[in-house]
Amino acid sequence: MNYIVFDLEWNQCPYGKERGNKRLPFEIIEIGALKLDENRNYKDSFHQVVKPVVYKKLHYRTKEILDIKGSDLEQGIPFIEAVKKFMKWCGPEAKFCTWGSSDLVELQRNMKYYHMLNLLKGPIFYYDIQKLFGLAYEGQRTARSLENAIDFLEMKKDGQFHRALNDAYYTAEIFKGIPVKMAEDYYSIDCYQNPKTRKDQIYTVFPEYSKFISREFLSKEDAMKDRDVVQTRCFLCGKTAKKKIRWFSVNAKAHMCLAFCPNHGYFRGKARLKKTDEGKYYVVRTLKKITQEEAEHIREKRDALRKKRRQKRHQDK
DNA sequence: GTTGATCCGTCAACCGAGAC
DNA sequence: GTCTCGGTTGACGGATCAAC
Repeated sequence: MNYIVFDLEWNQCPYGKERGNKRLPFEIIEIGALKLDENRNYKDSFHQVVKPVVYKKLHYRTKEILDIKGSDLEQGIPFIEAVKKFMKWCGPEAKFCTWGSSDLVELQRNMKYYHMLNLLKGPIFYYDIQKLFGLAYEGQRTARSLENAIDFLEMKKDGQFHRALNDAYYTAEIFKGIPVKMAEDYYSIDCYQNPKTRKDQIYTVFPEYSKFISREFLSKEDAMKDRDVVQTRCFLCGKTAKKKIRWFSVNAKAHMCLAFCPNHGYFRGKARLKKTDEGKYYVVRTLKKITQEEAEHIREKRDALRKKRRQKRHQDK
């Protein structure tokens, strides 16, 4: 097994999104990666500039941010070749590590555009170093910029940020300082290629919460009626945690519930409704152990929603 | 400038259940 | 049948982060 720490640089339509390609809002122009062995020692590096086809001119913001010129891109190779080369270099047992979640999404979106998603089967289990950095050094899920994290750790800045290989190197250096156990406990799941059938559904248990990723449904209603989606099983003992407050909608994209396990107390259920590119829906449901005070907060939240609506109706009359 | 995530919110409208 | 109420949706908007 090898860790593949990678970073991508991409460009977008220089003339605004109206004139952009809807299937490819961002076009990858550079891939940088480092291969680390299971003890996280450097083994190899990968760098490839990609010759753009869809957006040949750099967007002005991209030009500002990236340390790369249009003439550099002319030296690149086509995306299809670059990705094939990259995947071959990664090898079969690669564990991907990235700063944030967007690189894996854009990689797959670009691969889908070129009908080569078969080279990277999803959902993808990976390590989000940005998330792990927050957990390791700030005790919570924060979203620091890569440079901010390097400054925080007082690490040496050897190269320009926003070049794929440099950013991959910085990400790898941060990764090396994070306990392996923490990375393994808090891995991430990319669902650009979401589960399609019941047997593909994902259920995982993290130290403080459980996560369930459902199959696809035609509508939100169907999704929130499904037994697998609405069930609240205590991830500590496996017993059903009975609902004290049944699922209620917090907004159009999220539902919440309160459940109680006789052995382990209160749990907060959160169901996020996600829409696929094809207009179907799937659910990411988390169940987190909470205190009695937090349980009371959910009750207050629900009651506040009810009260507000009541007041509004009386005002209207 | 664009996208995505995650919060927060408002507002109009619809549906179904229950009370009257 | 009418009304009230709870639950829900969809379409917004704003804010704050991040990514390029």
